[in-house]
Amino acid sequence: MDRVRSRYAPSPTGKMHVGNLRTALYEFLIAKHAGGDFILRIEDTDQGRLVEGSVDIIYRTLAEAGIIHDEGPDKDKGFGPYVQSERVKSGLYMKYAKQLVEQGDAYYCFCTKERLASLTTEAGGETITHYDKHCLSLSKEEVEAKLAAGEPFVIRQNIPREGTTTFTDANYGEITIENSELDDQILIKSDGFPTYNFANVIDDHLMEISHVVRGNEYISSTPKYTRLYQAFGWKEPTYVHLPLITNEEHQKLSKRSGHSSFEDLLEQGFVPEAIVNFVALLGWSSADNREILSLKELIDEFDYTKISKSPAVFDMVKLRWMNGEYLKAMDEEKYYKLAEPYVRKAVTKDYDLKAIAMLVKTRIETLCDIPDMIDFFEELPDYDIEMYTHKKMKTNSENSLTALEELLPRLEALDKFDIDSLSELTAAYVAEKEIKNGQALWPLRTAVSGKQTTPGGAYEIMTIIGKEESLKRIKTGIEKLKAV
RNA sequence: GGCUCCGUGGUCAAGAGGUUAAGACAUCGCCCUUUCACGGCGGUAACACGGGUUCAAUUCCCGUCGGAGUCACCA
Repeated sequence: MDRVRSRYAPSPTGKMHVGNLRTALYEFLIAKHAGGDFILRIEDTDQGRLVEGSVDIIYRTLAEAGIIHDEGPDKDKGFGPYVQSERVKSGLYMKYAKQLVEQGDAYYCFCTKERLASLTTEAGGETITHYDKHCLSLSKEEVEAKLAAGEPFVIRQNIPREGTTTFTDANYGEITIENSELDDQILIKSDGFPTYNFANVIDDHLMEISHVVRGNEYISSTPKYTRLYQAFGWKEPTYVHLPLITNEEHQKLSKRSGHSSFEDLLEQGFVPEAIVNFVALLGWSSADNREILSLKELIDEFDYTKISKSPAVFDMVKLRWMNGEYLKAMDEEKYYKLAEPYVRKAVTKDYDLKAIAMLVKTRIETLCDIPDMIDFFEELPDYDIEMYTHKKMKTNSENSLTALEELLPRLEALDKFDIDSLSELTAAYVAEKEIKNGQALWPLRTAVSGKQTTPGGAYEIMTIIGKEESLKRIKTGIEKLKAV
């Protein structure tokens, strides 16, 4: 059996889309599961669409996601260069294209944009161009003459009008398409660069790629690949087409979806591990149905023959849940490192920020949830005294006022302001007055937080804001309650 | 529109010719609890439709319908 070699071949045209991230992940998992190689190849054949900095984004995203390549532009293992614009320089693609021309599997085309434009038809609101093989009839001499005259040209694949082409996909099985559906696609563009489709075939062969994983949207162009492989007499790789990832409206994820790229997701407070885990489960599930899986576990369990065929909706709600699971399970140090900047967004005072962060650890789903949850530490909000009334706690304005007033001097007298002391103090008070815990604690928490709900209870909040601030807030509460 | 693919709860997703059709998210309820969360327990909720094949079809075949993708000197 040949060595498993998979490749991720992105175009550096911007941020890394989650669909591409999943493709890269699956490529990586297939290779690593089989102990093979995962290759990164940059497909920058469309010079017009290049976006500055995209290659860095690709490197960074892959690194953050833990999808480590064995070979790539920065790690040449003898199959380089791994950047197509660099490969173009050697004339490699042109050489293969000419071979096809020699064989009659491709031909020069000198048609102008204008002529091409006259070939379009309308269908379902789309403009469709189907080339009419006009230049195929050019004689060898005519071609030579035009070439010699320096006329701009492209090289097109010559696909017969008759017959069918069949390829096999590991996921979808055998797929047959009428050749008449296939356009004589351009192999070499007028700028001398190969098209993605052509460069792909050449490079996958040269780099000995065994598994080609890509989105479902490539299925219709795959027969063109097959014909190319057949023309060259090369063995086709195993194709693994993936079901589409869609938005809630069941349409292909677009840039506008808000969750289209890995970077967007990080900005929204998601952690890489959760994103990777979630994306892995879009179109695949483990044999034992576990859902929280580390990258290592994914490598062990991934089986590409069990990939789903139907599209998957990118469910933000479930991603949020999963992210929360990762946050909860994360060790304190790592968590705090991530959470600290978000805590600082809401709290500038000299409080124990780590304690605050730990308070929200089990309560947040994304890091962005943090600031809103802890803003009351910074400043006591102007709250309504209605909040002192709580049916279940059996509290109201009157008994809350009493509790606060009676608790205040006791708290003032307390020198150690920690959770144990506070809890002891309250327990003693509650026992003495024969009231419910809540009748002391609800007013207290309300007074020190000014919020209906808070992460942590009265003790935690009080120890964090300290004695002085606690007493101040309690006094404010008393005043508020007296004011009516 | 042609072609291709897809069709199990709202979402992800097991399953498979005979099952009480898993599980997770979401949702609802209960418990725990100083609030909220966490956690625990339980509930509601699905095989698109119509024909076949078969003793038996959600599962296999065909058709219908629905959805999506694709039809570039973009990938």
